[in-house]
Amino acid sequence: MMYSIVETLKKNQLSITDSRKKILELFVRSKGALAHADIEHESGTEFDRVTIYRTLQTFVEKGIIHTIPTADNSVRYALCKDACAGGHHHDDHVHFMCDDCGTTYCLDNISVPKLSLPDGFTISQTDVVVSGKCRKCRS
Amino acid sequence: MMYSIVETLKKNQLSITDSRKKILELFVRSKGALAHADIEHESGTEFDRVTIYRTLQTFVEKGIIHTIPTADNSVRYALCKDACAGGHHHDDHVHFMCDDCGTTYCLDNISVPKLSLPDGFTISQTDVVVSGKCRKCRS
DNA sequence: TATGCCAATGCAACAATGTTGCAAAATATT
DNA sequence: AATATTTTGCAACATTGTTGCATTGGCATA
Ligand SMILES: [Mn+2]
Ligand SMILES: [Mn+2]
Ligand SMILES: [Zn+2]
Ligand SMILES: [Zn+2]
Repeated sequence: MMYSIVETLKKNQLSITDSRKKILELFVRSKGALAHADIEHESGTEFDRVTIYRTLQTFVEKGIIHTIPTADNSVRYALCKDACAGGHHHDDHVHFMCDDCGTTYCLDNISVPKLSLPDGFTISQTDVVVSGKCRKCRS
Repeated sequence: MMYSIVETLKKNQLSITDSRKKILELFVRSKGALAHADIEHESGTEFDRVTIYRTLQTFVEKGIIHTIPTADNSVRYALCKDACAGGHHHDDHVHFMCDDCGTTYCLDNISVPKLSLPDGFTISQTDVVVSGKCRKCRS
């Protein structure tokens, strides 16, 4: 199970730049999801805020990371699986956000349930976000 | 099926003010969920932005309205059912947001499915938000 | 109905988050 | 190495949300 930063960038026809390498590396090393602010902190003053915004946007478009809806309406990002290449996302798993520590997990093994909706509604995407206490924070 | 604005405010021990009456009335009349900006538009320059924020916050605390997580991380609010009084929310229904018109619906009849999570995770809340096309927007 | 207390509002100031245009710098292509 | 293309940093701006404080208005009580 290894992840090659440069390979991923090349595979997605992105030029290899410092910011892209460093930011993608952060995601690979990180356990949970990252918010824009996390990245800004971790990388110090190395990159401009705008660059981080644009890099995240590019990664989402390419299917390298996906956004995670959260109960508190903050924006978080996490690595996609291989299946998401080419701008098409297939992250049909449940997300969990800890009420205590705020860590956001991709529960890759828990897939989102199929729902039947009232007549006239067509489904393009289903997001399930669970809140509660994570392993570390239950006391 | 009628909804008394003043009754609701009294029941929740809130003093009857213009902003509270008008904003609650907007929710009662509205089909879908409302964002802060919607309310700001609808009510013109009648109320200060800050008043709207504080009113929404109060309504959420009292269990008069609930927030809706959306895939695009914008904050929306919708009326609660009676069961939510006293600050305890029981809005265990699925939410739907139309990709075209942006209207956000409470699907009160579709309840969120029970999930089993990995060991160590405890669930306090489950949010399901579905995107797609609504009745009006399917072509 | 008038008095007075307390809660709610408006205003100003600020913080956080996100977007855009453009020149300079870095990367890719030849 | 020279050139063409992309990406970056900066500045300026827009939007969203928060806080403190003086003023206003609602409500209870007399
Ligand atoms: Mn995920
Ligand atoms: Mn709802
Ligand atoms: Zn935790
Ligand atoms: Zn629609």
